Amino acid sequence: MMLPFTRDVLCIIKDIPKGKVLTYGRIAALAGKSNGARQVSRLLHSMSKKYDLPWHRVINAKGKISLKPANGFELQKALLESEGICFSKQDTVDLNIYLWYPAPATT
DNA sequence: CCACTGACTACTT
DNA sequence: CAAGTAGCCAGTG
Repeated sequence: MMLPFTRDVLCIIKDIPKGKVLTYGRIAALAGKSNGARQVSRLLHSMSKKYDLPWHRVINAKGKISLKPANGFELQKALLESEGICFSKQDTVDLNIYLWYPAPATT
């Protein structure tokens, strides 16, 4: 099995509610890695195709899609729009609105 | 196990 | 604002 970090990342991604997005850095931080954004990207690549991860809900820190237009860019954008997320003219989403904040531990 | 690869991020120029 | 540099670390072959 993979490291706890990896499983946490996968779990977090799968926990992202519809209509919300999460940045690589945010996910990594939630998984315990303040700078594990790159690992998140790797996990999305490696795991999303093996697991059913809503990879389209993961974007970069600037609220933009990291994929190239020749890649899954349009697909991801379409998926996000279908969830109610609107893009700016710069193809950016308003993280102040769509950035998801994980459910706090109701202790 | 080693080396390479990356859907990143923050800082600097 | 745009492009370049350094740090970071796990999956894959």
